Amino acid sequence: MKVVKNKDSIVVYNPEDFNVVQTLECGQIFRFNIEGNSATVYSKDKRAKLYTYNDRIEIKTSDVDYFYNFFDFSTDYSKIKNELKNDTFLSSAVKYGYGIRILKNDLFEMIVSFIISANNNIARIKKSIEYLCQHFGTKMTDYYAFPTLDELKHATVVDYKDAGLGYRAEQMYETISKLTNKDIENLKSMDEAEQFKFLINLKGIGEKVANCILLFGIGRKDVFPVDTWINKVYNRLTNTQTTNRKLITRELTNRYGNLSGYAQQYFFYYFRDNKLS
DNA sequence: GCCCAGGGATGCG
DNA sequence: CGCATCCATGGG
Repeated sequence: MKVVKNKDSIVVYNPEDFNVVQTLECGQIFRFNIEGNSATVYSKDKRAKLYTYNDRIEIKTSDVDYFYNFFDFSTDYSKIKNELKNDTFLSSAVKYGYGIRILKNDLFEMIVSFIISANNNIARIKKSIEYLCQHFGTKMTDYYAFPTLDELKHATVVDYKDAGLGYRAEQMYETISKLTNKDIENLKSMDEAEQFKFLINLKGIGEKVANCILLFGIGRKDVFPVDTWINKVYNRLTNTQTTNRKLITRELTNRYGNLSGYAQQYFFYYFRDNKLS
């Protein structure tokens, strides 16, 4: 695989470690659109359009540096996959999701998005987030940016209910009220244990959501978010029937260590896409 | 009409 | 800690 940066595009030749559909549909991002061989991705106030051809993927954007980092092109995924393929649980999931990359998305966007994600389905999560963008985000040329913290502070509990947040509306309101821009800034440089503590003390954020924020918003790969699908994965692979997520989180994190975040994404995509249970 | 969704908060022991 | 119950709402 070879990645070339141009003035207003990134071109990925022989993309054996990058597949657009897999990367967008493995549940780490909610603002995207897929139309045939093209796709549009939004992050923060930025946008990129991706075109998949036989021998290459072209990423058109006015912010090449942002999306080069966003798609994490400086990381060699063939190494990671080779390690994880040796794991008996993971080998087929890694082959299936060979082109998944873990995106480096915006921290604040991930906090808001994954509070909405709790006990929710992806179609509805996408709708709610799109509503917040259209009503509170800055209008760009022909799309809306994700609202900033200061912009979201204008939203009321009723606004969040109108966005379809349901019982998460009060939680979101309280968390947005309490958060400051300094908090978001400081979070990135905090001690790892303190990052988790800070997040979990916010309303609407428990262990799973906190780990998603750490993984997708800060790039921590040593965390293993356990949702209903990973619960199914665990029970199938260990031939158990537990619902104890703390136990599952502990055991899977121990098993995969610093590759936990990657392993989790391969599992999630493989099981969910094939509706396995 | 039912079950489920990238779970969290709260209360109980 | 571990477990039970409740929580809005739309998708399939």
